[in-house]
Amino acid sequence: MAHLSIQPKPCADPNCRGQHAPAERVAMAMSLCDARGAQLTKLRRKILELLWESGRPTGAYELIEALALRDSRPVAPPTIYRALEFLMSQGLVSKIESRNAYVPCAHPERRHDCLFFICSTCGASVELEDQRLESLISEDAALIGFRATRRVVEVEGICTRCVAAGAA
Amino acid sequence: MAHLSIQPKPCADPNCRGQHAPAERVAMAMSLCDARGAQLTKLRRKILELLWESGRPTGAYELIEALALRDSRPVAPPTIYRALEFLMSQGLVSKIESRNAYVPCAHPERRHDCLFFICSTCGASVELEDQRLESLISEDAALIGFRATRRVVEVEGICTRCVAAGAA
DNA sequence: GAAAGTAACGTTATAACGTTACCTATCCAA
DNA sequence: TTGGATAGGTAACGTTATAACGTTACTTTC
Repeated sequence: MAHLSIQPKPCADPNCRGQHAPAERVAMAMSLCDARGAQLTKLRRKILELLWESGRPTGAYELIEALALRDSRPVAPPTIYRALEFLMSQGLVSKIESRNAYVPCAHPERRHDCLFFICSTCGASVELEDQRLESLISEDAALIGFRATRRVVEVEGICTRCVAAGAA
Repeated sequence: MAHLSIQPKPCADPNCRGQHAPAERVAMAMSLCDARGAQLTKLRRKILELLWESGRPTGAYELIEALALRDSRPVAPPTIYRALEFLMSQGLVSKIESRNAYVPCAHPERRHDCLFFICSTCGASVELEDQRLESLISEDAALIGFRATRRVVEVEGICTRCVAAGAA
């Protein structure tokens, strides 16, 4: 993860046209955790910040490398996985199952399942929320008497930028 | 995978109320591959059969063990992964990303993306096809100019049987 | 019918991802 | 002051997947 950029990015929320720098994201997460009585510690903050800086689904071991570079302090796998587990429990991070990688979530304040689009070419991911999709899945679940607890929806393909760049 | 049962199972296709034994599934796969000029070799057949016998998403290394038991001939990981890749390319098998495991597909003759329901309690999975879901995802993809190539939809939860058994 | 090509499979090693078990530090409440 | 709760450190290990290279068997071509 040597190419981490610290640029603001367009907000993934279609209802929010603003830009948010990673630091701002982390600040929002901080106040959210405060309100919940959850401890967003220094380590957890750093990991969340790295994820926002990365701009694409990032593996646990990549995070280990990135932390080592930033802090010159080695962090072992269990530490990372524990922090990721905490961040996921707070809705601050989601796992991209098809990549064994992790992405920060734009809207941890709402409890919801997301739809992810992952570009095969540049690796970037986009998060979307679609209530209709969740309804449809619930409907299908009901059809077979299934009690759903978690929905994983990941779409692989080519993003606009890469299509435009002729990578198609 | 010691508990492999060789019982016929209800067809996953909602339009097909029949039962199909693993051997029958393999026979159907054979004729399909014949028609396509694809080679469903002995090894590939055995792996497909084991998957149909398993009744739940099965890991690559579980398949290695199962083959060793059946054949007393050790098979190395790359061999299994190559076979799985072939089976997936023919639509005969799908990977369950959230489990790092593989399931046989009921309808390889149609090119489609499936919706999987996986029971956290018993591990069984159910395959469903829902054209509306695919349309909705395509619609969302179009919204962001994304060219989709693969859709992963996996729902975790508790299946009817386990709910009934009070595992809820 | 030898030479070259090809598809499938074998073998060894290793990369990449994740967990178990146990220990240490800190902090706050009883 | 102690003791329970929470977070993080460390070593070892388990699981999943692939790279790199070799072999077999069958086919095509001349």
